[in-house]
Amino acid sequence: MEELPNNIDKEEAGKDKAPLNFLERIIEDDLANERVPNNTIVTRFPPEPNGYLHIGHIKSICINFGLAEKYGGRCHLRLDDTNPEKEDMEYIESIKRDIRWLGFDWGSYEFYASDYYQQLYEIAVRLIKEGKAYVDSLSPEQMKEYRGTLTTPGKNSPDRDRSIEDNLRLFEEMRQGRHPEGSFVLRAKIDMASPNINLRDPALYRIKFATHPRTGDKWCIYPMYDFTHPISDAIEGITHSICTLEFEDHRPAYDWATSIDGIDHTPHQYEFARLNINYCVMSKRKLLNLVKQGIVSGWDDPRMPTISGIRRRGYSPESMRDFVARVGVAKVEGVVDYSLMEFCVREDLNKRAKRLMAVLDPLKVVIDNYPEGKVEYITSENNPENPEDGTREIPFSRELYIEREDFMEAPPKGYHRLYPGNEIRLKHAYYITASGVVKDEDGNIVEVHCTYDPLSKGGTTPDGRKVKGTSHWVSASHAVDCEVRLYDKLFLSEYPGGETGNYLDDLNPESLIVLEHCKAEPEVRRTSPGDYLQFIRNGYFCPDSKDHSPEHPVFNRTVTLKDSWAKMKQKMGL
RNA sequence: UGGGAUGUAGUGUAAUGGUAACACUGCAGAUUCUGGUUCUGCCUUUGGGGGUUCGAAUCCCUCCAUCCCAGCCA
Repeated sequence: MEELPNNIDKEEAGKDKAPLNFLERIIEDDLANERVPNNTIVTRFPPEPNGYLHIGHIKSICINFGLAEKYGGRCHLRLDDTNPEKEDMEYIESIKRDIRWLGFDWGSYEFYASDYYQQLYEIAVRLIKEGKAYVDSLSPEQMKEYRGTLTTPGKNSPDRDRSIEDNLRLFEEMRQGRHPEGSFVLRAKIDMASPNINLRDPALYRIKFATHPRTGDKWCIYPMYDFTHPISDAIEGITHSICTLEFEDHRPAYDWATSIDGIDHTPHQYEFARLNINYCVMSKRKLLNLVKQGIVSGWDDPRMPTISGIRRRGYSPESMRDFVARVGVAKVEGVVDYSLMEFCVREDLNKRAKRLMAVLDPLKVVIDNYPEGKVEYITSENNPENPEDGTREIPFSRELYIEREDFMEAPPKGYHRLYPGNEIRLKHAYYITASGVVKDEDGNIVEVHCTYDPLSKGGTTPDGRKVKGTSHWVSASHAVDCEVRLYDKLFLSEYPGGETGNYLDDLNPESLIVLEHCKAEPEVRRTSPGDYLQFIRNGYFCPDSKDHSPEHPVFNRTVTLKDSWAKMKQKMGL
């Protein structure tokens, strides 16, 4: 490496260097001190295929793939499939789809813990031969007793001193399926008195007569995490094995396994704080429960914090990567504000979402001085933030729909939308002034009558007069009926279940409001799933990936726009 | 009462012995053909107590608080 010519360059170099997180520091230090084989860092993302990936996993994915990318190494996808009772092919497929959606590629480095079953088995046999593992016949209940407690040491199992020959024979019989589930277990011989419970002779293998999604019925003994994970890392040449904080206590077990004789690569484990977000539940158990109980429509329900859920909700992968980047990486267990995530989507969608006009709660407007039967086409920008996105034509006519919220007969102070005698602008079209209302027998407003100023075409007037309000609108005869699903937080409480202990007590009954017969401009027929849209003044929306069609458009609200008027109303107690 | 970790604005993350900062939130204002965007400003921070030092978020001692661990789950 060439020396920097002068101090100025050194300063320049340091200037735009973002501060490193603790993992980056470790890696840079390891690289600088030549502690990394081939100078190539190797990380891995090791999900268990027992559920769908959620927002928490995004952090882990970004850390592992991101680090590999940043330091020119590689990241393996390894499905940690050692418990056939809980795992399923459906989950494997969804995991791969979700990682790709985020924009990461593991190339040919796709592995399965089950790829290593044979090697793991041979290592176990070797351990037995070296007197470092034994077959235990203690029942699960007995094992628990013998393990001791957090504050008292455990005691040795009577089987701990079984002869190597007997251990070998029994383990072989376990493998052959000659013993029922629960009858025996292979245990490491470490230290029953260790203050770290994970070191009190952890189980290495258990008997399970379950069909494995990948290995079928080939095995009836399955290796445990503390044995499988470190050895899988070693086999794959992982250099930095990054996991969440709750595995800190397992690091000694990890180090024990990676120092077994004959394992010549030594990966190291580092732990970071998992991502928590308020108003969300993130455990797979709770998410599975929401699905099973039918509280949500499935793992990809747009209210779910799963990757497939937020994808269907209309979040972009870029915004989610930005989100976890902003959250940062550290060892402090905290809770990130939901609002940060919303900020990130809004920021991204503001730049890319196509603007359309859709009236969610239609109120008929009749422009009395506009010729009957006349149709004009109004040119509208597709995205004011990005003129390159071009324009489109929107039909305008005498009868329109505006948002019911945009008209009031007796407006409060500060309301500058349509009310009798007030002039507002119809976005991109004309200025209108309300002249009267038509009500039904119950007193509900069914129609607002207006006059328009023909000179205001395009949204400005020659005299340059200003209006305070601008409403979006849809021509009644051209309007496309659509279904709009307004999604909100699934939970009302910042910490679901924090009060009662049951997170289901805090469900938001209004987390989904379905609106039928919303009125949208004809352009909506040309949208399709994957599009990012903004319904002007209403929020960001996306065509639903399952139910949308040009004939029956269905849109999901991704996130609302920031709404300072709503805040003001709240303050005024309206 | 065992072991492992962590404490910096409301939230998250920087500052690694030299003037505590950035982002989000909140509040106030300006701009605006979206009450959006954009822009400006404001608010509030080193868990407590000792010590070392000219100087401590940073080093030492001590106390406190919070989280994780007793699956044949991962």
